[in-house]
Amino acid sequence: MEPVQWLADDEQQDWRALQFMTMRLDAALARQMAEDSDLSLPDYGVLVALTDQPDGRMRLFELACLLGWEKSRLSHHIARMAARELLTKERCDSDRRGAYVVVTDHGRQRLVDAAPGHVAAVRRLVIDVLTTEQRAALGDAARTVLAALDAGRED
Amino acid sequence: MEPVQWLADDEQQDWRALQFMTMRLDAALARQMAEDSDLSLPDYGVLVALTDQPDGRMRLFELACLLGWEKSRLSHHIARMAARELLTKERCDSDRRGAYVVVTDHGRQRLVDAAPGHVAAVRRLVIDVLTTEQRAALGDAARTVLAALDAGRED
DNA sequence: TAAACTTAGTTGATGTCTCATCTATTCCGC
DNA sequence: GCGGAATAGATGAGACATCAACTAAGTTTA
Repeated sequence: MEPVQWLADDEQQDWRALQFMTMRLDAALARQMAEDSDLSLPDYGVLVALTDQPDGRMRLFELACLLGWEKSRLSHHIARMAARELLTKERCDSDRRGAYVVVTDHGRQRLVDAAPGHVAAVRRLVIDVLTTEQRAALGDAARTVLAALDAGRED
Repeated sequence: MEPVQWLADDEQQDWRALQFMTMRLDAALARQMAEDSDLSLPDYGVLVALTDQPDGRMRLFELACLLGWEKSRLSHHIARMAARELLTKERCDSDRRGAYVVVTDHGRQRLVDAAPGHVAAVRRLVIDVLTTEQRAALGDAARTVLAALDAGRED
């Protein structure tokens, strides 16, 4: 029960700035996506992952791992996207517990429609407002924190 | 209709690293908070804001602005927190449309209980894994992006 | 090969966020 | 001071996320 090491002022400020940036940025990107397309930001992430595959299909657990989502969240989300015909589910023959998610033509088209606006927003709000050094430092810090998160997972 | 400026590889990598870091970090901090206290991360933010006030009270719109939440979200969340007796709502005399949110003793105690574990997690996952320079660069980049977001809002 | 365990995915309940809409009050211009 | 706009907040519906079970298939071990 050692005494708590509270955050120093500058630590606090940097941490709060990071929190606020991500909150505001997420909100701004979600708003852009909602206004300029009929996809949500999570929808977009799913479609990007699927269309990155040569055959436009992935197992659910692969997709969950790639996106960092819980399997339950993915299952619900996939069901909703399937209802909107952005993708379909297919049985997996080699492992009959499993299922594939396959992007439809309609899903591909929605992604093609949405991508330019999204990328432009990421540029406008992040990439283009930072110097190359700032962006690299941001990426470096993010990768360091991610490595710490990964290291902490193995207990 | 100019051609889309897609992200270069290094831009893409830094941006993805930032996205993943915030997602994983949020999840880790939310899990810690849920396991070690009976508060959620949003609850914690509300209680911190209120207890930062000398009289432990704020107008709803001030709180919404400070937290960067929509008024509707705050209204719902406050109602749920009030039901758990973490805070109470009081009528505002000077502006009879308005209401105050006031932290209760019970709410203060829950915050006091939760704070050490949360701060320790922030230290362990972020502050202590970055060098001072990395942290400062992260804060700097975040403030730059925030400034761009603020600038973009006035149209 | 049977029992125990693990993994893939689903489901329903519950809690949370957003959106549109609504009421009440205050502010502003004339 | 009156009518219209803006502001504070509440509310209900629907989308989304999380949690704890649950089913079903595969894997391991004895």
